[in-house]
Amino acid sequence: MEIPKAYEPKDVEGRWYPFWENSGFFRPEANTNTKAKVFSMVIPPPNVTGYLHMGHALNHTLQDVLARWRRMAGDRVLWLPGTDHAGIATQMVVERQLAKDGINRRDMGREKFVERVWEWKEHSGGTIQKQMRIVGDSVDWSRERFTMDDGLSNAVKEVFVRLYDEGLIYRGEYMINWSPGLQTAISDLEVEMKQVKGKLYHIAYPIGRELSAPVAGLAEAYAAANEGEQKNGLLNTEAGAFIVVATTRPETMLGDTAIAMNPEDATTAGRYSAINGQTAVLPLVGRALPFIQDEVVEKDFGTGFVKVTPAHDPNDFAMGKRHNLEFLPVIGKDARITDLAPEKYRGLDRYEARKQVVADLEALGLLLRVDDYTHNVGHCQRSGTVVEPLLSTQWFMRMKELAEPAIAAVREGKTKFVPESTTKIYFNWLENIQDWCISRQLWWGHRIPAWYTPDGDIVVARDEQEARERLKAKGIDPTVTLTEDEDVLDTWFSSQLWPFSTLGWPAQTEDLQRYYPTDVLVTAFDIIFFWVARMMMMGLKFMGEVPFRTVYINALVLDPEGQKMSKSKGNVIDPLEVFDKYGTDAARFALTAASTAGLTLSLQESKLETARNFANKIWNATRFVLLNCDDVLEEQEPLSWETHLSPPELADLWILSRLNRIALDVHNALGEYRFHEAADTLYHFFWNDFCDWYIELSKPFVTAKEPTDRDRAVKRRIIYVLERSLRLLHPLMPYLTEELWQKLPHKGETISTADFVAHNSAQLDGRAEREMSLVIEVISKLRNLRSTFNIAPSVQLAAQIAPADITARDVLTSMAEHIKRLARINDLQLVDAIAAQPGLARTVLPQAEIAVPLAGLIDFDKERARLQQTLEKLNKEFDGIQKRLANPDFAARAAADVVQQTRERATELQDQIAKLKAMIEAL
RNA sequence: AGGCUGGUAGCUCAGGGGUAGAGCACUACCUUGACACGGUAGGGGUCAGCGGUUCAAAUCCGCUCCAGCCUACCA
Repeated sequence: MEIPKAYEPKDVEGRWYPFWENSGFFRPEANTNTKAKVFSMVIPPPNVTGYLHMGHALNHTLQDVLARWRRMAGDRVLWLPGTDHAGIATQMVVERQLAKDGINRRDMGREKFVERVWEWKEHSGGTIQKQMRIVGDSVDWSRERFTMDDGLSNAVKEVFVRLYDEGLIYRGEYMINWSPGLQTAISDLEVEMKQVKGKLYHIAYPIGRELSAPVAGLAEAYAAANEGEQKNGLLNTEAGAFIVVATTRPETMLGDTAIAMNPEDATTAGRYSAINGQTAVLPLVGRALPFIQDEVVEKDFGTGFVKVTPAHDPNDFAMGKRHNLEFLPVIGKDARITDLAPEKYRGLDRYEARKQVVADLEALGLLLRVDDYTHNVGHCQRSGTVVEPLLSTQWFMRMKELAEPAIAAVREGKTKFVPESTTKIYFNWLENIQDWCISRQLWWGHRIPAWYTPDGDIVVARDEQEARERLKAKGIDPTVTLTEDEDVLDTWFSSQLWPFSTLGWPAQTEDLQRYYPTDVLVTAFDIIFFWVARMMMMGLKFMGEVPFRTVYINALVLDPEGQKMSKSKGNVIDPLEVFDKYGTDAARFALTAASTAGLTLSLQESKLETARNFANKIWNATRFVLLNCDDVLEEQEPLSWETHLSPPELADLWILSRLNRIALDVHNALGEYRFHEAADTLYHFFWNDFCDWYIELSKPFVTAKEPTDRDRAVKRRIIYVLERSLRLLHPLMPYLTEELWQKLPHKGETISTADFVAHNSAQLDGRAEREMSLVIEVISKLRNLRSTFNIAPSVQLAAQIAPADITARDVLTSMAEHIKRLARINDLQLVDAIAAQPGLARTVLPQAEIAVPLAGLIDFDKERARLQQTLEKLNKEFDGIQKRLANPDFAARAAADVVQQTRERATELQDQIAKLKAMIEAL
């Protein structure tokens, strides 16, 4: 058989996915076993017009590993794919496109614009889907969903109406985060707090009177009143009394409607009792400001006086509500000063206004101090502009009531987070949850199903017809002109329904009954709030059951330097380039092997190289078999372990035992989401056990020119183990394993639905494993001696081995030919004891003593040093063990088996030490 | 400001009460008919520091110091 010398992923990867997909192997219906357990997952839907980034590559790989593993283990697997309409992101892209042609979406009109976005989606979408096929995602494409599909849109309306009817969705005027860049409200989660170097302005407000002229000397008075530790915001000067406030946003003073202080400062004994009953007058505006008392004011911060701008600060908004203050929006949605401010400032951008206000205050002598001040400022995650807290009428979702069951479900273990530490992130957010602003001033998304009558009545309904029916029921004329709400819903509103809306809800479909709840959700920790928690709430609310049993949080992929990847840093790694360079299977293997319990993973070339080399190793091990086993390969029947040709020997029993042991280990590791362990186990089994030892031991048989029955038996067994190894590797490395498996005797059309090797405990053989490790140790020791004395591999040596007991003797006798070949010994003698003679290089193992005559080749100093080094090592361990055994408490309190083991080890060490000493003396 | 996670070989990380592990890098030897993306042998660690629990601590518990992340309305 012709087969290339090195694995070339490009020659292999292209052909398998179409075969899998066209054959329908990834549909749950492919499993015809009516008793099969169901295993289901929904994919975290990527942006429909997006492309795969490294996080996706990891996320998809892990899901695919699980899906393929469960499928091979016999489950009826549904892994449902789909995409998200990504309201803001998608709309922005299309708007930017239009802007190139000088078109504004408002000129175009809503209908035309939305049409245009759909067009663009049809045209540019699909990248993700193509990339998923490259990665090898074994999803059921026949069930692919999109959040703007009719079905999912219906689910959105249904949920909205039901929640509204229950009072869990409401409309009202509240403080929201306004993105001047996007011209829409955004939720708290879409605001990114960034440290900004700003200024803290100290401003004097006169008490009880309006200023008629600039005042002089206030700054000095203020400085004098605040020397050292003392803090005083109340200034009594020749020019009259002033209070001083500190602010980072002086322009908002135009909307001040009160001054707040801590209640303690206002008591008779308090430092500011003097201002009780008075009012301050707002400079530049002239408005009288009452003094209010509120606990949120910190006495120790600034001067203890806080200017209150209820329409432009969340804190002040709350105070405004508590104290019935006036709400004066002086900054508009365009981030410019409104007509509610003095004429001079109207129309100025908020930052221009800041400059102007500061200048004017300075001119009046009221700007007392400006400090450098670093503080956190909310930025719009998408547009980057500074968020403006605004008073605005929006739709909100009441969250507390929904959050409680979601908290309880996790507390009760109905859903489990892996790693467990991420549970805290979930609890922490839900326990402090705020109402969610769900309306967006966008056009691309699910339109809010609400209508308004000319009289201002609101009616929420699934469609206009139902709206009219509802009006009628309320006794309102159903024939009035209805105006539909202009806004759309936050994209996450539809995403939160994903686990059941994709299965057909609100219809009670078969899929819904069969696949909900899903088994596991694999996702990244940055969307635990955005998405996971919300799906939990909605699943419990509308399905009465958690949406997934397990949430596996995959790591954040860092660059090789351990830095977060970001466009601004320019350290983003394109997964497709990586997959292309190293091969898909290698990249998948590297990602899986790097998925340890931690929350981050740094992607280094060395890991990818290791994985690529591993793929090549698998390729070549199979190549070896294919090149040498023609006679067995002709049998197109799957091979059984049993053969009458020749009974299994030690190495056979050993590799079979190892195979079963690691099958169990891999199975358990995947069952507990220990991906790294699964990858590691497979790697070492295949490379070390199978290639380094089993293949090497088998070579004389496999390559025999005129094969005997025994040779044929060995070939059958090697193929048997190889074929099963490929199956175990398949979930991690689908393309390579399919390619090779197809060339070996096998059953079925594809490895992707072949049985994952279930371990057979009858084939575990502790004795064979112990005996093989003796053989391995003996060969390694002999090689070690050779290497120590720089003896070329081509030189054949003689060796004497004195086994410690009859078992060891039997093992070594039966394996003598193997030992001779692999250690390059031409004369091997098994003796009762090594006879002292000059020129012997010697070494000792727990179960055997070894000697190689090297007359003339030994450097005695070197040999003595070598033995001495070993002796010291053993002595050190022996001392430690002795000390432990000498402690009466040890025997009394330690576990019996530990004591037993320690005693045995002590005896063993004592024996080896004695032998080593004898060897040194004999030199 | 609170919280979380981590500090183990040169690098990236496993492990986790009872002989310190892997991959890469490093050293020496090997063009042995599966593979130089390879083989063989080897060097390298007071498991951040201090204290405690324990017969026994890298592992459990405190504290300290570093690093990273998340949350937060101090104007």
